[in-house]
Amino acid sequence: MPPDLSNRLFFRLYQCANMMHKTGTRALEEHHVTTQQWAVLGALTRPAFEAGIAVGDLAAFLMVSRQNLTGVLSRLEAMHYVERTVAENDNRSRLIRLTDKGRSLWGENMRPAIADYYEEALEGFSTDDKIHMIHYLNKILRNFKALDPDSSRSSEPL
Amino acid sequence: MPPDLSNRLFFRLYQCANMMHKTGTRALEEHHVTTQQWAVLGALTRPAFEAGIAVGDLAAFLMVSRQNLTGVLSRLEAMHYVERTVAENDNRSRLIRLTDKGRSLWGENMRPAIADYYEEALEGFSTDDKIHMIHYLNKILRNFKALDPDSSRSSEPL
DNA sequence: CTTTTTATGTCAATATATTTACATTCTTCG
DNA sequence: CGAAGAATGTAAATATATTGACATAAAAAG
Repeated sequence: MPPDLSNRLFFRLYQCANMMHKTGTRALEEHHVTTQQWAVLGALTRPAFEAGIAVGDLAAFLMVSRQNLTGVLSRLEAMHYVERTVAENDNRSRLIRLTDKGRSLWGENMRPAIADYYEEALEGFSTDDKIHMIHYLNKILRNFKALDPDSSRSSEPL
Repeated sequence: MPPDLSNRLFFRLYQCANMMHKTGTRALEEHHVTTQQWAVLGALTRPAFEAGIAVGDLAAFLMVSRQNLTGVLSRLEAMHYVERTVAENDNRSRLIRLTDKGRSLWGENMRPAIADYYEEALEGFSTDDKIHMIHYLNKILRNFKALDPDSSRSSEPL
């Protein structure tokens, strides 16, 4: 019997997660942005979220807890990259939106640095390799969501 | 042009990392063990490390910082799952080793829970799927190590 | 043999991440 | 309408994770 493939797969995923945060944060070091802030800012540049997105929806999109986002958003707000506005139709809900400064940081500074980073981190990956890897990540992600009581009701397809 | 594949791949990897920690920690909830402690204990059960492994070597193996391990090891030591002994030939070095209690926790409680978790998280994955996914994770991991100044000199093959 | 450099582990500061608890506000039901 | 219930965001406690700084000890240099 070969060494346990499932165990090997998960250990590699664990190592990849560690290295992604380490190398990713270092790639954006000069802009003082972490991978989590990167994920948030990247989400906010999506056309669908340009008008603002609620904290809960953003948390579901990124697959982190609402409570976690509070801290990240506070730091981004303190750096004036993001602003919180009260939703018109719901006084509980805060709509998170990029500021002009945030949009500029993304377009002028982060986007090129991220492109360079992808270039290096995915060196040797053909288009087919990327598609296959995304396929497997989607596959395991669906299983994770089925395992997670918080996500299992959310009906958005992958 | 399709939506940027590299960006999509990294976003999925980011989501997978979040979900792996969330669902993994929940799977071992009743044993009060997190995914990081799981990784450490799992490493220490390897035959090669049974006699004890230095903090720096363990950090390199798990691909986390030495400084980070200090905290995890302290908590595991406080729970008596792990012990630190001074290396015979080097008074700076601490050899980390599983205690009997730690070995028992792993074999009696964690191993079965982990097997169940793998079963669910990898549902629908054939042996070939796992092998392919491991291949891609290894591939990206090599690129990450090339990007990381700390790991680049370490000569251990994947 | 002393001085310098390197290796090893830990501490401190900062940023995630989780769960639990809670204040507000909206919704629903009587 | 008024009370129970659910939804929304945040605060607090705990556990990772990082880098920078440091004490100690080994190794290398002179």
